[in-house]
Amino acid sequence: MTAPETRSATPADLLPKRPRGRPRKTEGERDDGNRRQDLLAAAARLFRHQGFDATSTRDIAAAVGMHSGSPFYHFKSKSALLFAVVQEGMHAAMARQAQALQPAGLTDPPSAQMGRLIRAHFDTLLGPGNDFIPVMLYESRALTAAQRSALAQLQDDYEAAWTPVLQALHASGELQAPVKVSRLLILGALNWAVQWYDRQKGLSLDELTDAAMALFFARKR
Amino acid sequence: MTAPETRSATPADLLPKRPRGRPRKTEGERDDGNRRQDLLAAAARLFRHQGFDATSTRDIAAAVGMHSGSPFYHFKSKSALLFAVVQEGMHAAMARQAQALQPAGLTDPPSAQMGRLIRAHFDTLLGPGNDFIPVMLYESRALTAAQRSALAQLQDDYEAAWTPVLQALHASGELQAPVKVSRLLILGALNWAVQWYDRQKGLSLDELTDAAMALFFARKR
DNA sequence: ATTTTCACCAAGCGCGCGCTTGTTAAAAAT
DNA sequence: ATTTTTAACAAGCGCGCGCTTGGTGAAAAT
Repeated sequence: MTAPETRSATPADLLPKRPRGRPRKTEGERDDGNRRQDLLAAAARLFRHQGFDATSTRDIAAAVGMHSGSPFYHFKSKSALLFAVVQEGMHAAMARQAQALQPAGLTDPPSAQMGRLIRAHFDTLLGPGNDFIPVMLYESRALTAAQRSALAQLQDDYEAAWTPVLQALHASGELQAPVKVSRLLILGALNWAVQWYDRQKGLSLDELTDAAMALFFARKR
Repeated sequence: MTAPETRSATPADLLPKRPRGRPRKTEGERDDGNRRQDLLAAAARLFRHQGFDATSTRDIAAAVGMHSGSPFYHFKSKSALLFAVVQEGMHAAMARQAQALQPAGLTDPPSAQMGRLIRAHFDTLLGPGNDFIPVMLYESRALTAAQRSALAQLQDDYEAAWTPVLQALHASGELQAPVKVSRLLILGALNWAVQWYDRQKGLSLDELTDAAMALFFARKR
């Protein structure tokens, strides 16, 4: 009668019963951090849909088939887990952005660059399984001060890439509002899409990008 | 040795010592709900700056000089208090919107109507002491399902007022993107300003309104 | 063959939370 | 003058939370 956890009704002995000890090294491949990645993905999904405070570390452990204390072997605190989630999200976002701004495309018109920048942003925000950035946008308050300022640095880098493209559009007359406040308003419009966009129905990400371009930028004359 | 609350270090007996019993009726004036309003304002401020989950009912009670159980005389639960906050916010927002769309102004050009609509929205979002709507935008997840659908009704009413004005702007060529998605993107851009706008420095709300108008709508030709 | 390391389980501690219950003093109603 | 109502205090219950500590079996290293 192994009473699991503290409560009596939790069938912890009915868990998948993963093998203990070191993970299998399949053919010399480094299997490192496999469960850690599982924890990150599960935490991101739960943080996004229930919020950071409303998600217990027990929820996260259960989602990957662990017992309640085990996540603390991989992350020293719940807030460190949150930080790892948002950091992972920002790194992926900046990789996707760099791809959109590949040197090959830097010679074509600013409006085309902006289109790719917006499209990449929507991928990062609304793409399938991308819970990391929505978590960053709405749950960063739970980070410590040090974590928050480290995150702010990454965000500044990400947003800085928009400025030269907006300046070019302003110079050509396609953008009529001041560059600085335009960047804030445009990124707000895009980020807010997390609240209402539904991949299943309605617009595709390409159509959404076209609509945003038409809203913000005048056709060249 | 009156030990206050459960803990021993809280100087609850050092509280302002408000008089008990019925509140004073000053000169036949109805003083009704005075403390209730205090609770609402304190809750809105705390919910906004710390989040709903991170704010305890003890925090709220202390902010108005009450003991920890007393707020439950005015609100039957913490979530009922949150709902009262967002409801109050929406009622104020719709009153401000109605003022912006007064019949007197319905004959002037759509772009002027839109300017007033945006300006009113910024007042509601960013005006001094307006914590109610930011709380609604970022803490509604903590509401019950019934409360959330009641809120959704109010939000639909508020957003519906934007559609005819956007249709007029689309017809005149000043708005180049589809009306429906434009409304979503525009409101997103405005709502996001809660995240970055600082009343002390930078733009005034009038300047911000002008920038938004220039970003979204082409000059008529 | 032995030792070390890894990745987890098993159990539970202490704390702060939302909320309840009984009481009380002042004002209002009678 | 008495009764009723209001708006709070005083105390604390039970629960779920983040996190800790000690143990354990399997794989890896020696």
